[in-house]
Amino acid sequence: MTSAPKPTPHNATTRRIAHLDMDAFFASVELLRYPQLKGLPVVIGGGRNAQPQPLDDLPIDKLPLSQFARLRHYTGRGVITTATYAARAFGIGSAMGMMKAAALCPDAYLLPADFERYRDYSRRFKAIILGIAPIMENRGIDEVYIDLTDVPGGQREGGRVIARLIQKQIFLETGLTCSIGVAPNKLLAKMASELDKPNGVTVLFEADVQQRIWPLPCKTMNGIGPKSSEKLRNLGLHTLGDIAACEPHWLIEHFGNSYGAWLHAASHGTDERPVVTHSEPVSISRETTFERNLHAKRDKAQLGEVFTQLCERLASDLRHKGYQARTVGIKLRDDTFQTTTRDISLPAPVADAKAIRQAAGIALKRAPLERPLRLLGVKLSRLVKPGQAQDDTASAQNLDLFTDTQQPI
DNA sequence: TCTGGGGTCCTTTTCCTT
DNA sequence: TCTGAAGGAAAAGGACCC
Repeated sequence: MTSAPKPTPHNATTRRIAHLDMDAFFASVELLRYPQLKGLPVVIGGGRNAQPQPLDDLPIDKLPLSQFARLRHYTGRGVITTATYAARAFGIGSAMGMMKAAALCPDAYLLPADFERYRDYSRRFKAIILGIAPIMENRGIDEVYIDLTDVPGGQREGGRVIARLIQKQIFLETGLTCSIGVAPNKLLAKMASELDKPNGVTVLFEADVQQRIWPLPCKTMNGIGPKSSEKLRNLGLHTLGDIAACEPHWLIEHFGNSYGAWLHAASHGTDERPVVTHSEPVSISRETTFERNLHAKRDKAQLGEVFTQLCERLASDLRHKGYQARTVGIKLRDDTFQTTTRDISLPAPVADAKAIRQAAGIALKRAPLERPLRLLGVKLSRLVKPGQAQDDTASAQNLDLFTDTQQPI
């Protein structure tokens, strides 16, 4: 049953949403630790062989540059996680293959990703924000949305005053810089935060859409990726203004009901999504790309070991987060980069490594295993909290399903 | 020199039941 | 018993994001 929306106190004020994006987050955290790399091209990625070599009696921030791995010496598979601005000047960017990056700048310094450290800094900067503005939505490790609408002073200069305050506090307490966009909604705030980087604050109003947003290329909008961008280009649409000029029904005709309507609304700067302060996870997964491609038959033992490890890590993840899973799935990627997934829904939720492994084994049996594999993953979905597991009385006997000794791996 | 890992959401296809 | 339609749920794939 629906009723007319009640007038909210907000009607008196203007909705002001901020998007905060930490500047080159991982790289900046590493530069705090290794200031001697400041201003130099540094990429983050790779694994153990990217570790700086410590010297006795020398504090880590005083290590000579010769002790750091160089990109040209990197071997193995992998992509760049992130790069400093100095490295980006060489054309290196996130998700670029290591070998390609090495060709662009062989002398770039290479550091392994240290997610524990980044998570720690993430917690710290988010705590600072919450101290100033309590309605915050997590968008990954280095991004948040903040609802400034009802924060005292949140309307001053369209939100610029609070944004500067947040920036200043984060810098004082962590030494890190961030860029903030403030706008009437999340979509525009996100775009605004990209307009002035690093360490910028950009304030947008609805009236700015035509002048500031429409000239931008389609792909600058969050939600328009490489595929849609290409399709738009083929239709002769290059800027967000080009999309905005299209009739909604024409967009729906070409992009479907949901996406077509979204393109129309988004290009006009419309976005009603609220800032969400809490959400439950939908799925948990673990996957790994092998150093070399493995064959289901020839490398059965090795694959089986990895498979089991993935399931054990998932069981541990589940335990830490306090969930059980009703669906278990596997993911394979072969040497042609073709990805296959297989899911199995279970009569009762599982949580321990053995049950996950057994269910995943059943899913795996249904997947093609002729080609060499480069990736193996296991995914848990339809998560439930142990207490709220639905009324499945078949829970005990269902495990008989899994007493299958002929698993392919 | 091929292309990580962990997610969300949406669409299409397949399967099952009535 | 067979067949087809319809609808829902599950499975599979794809696009996108950080």
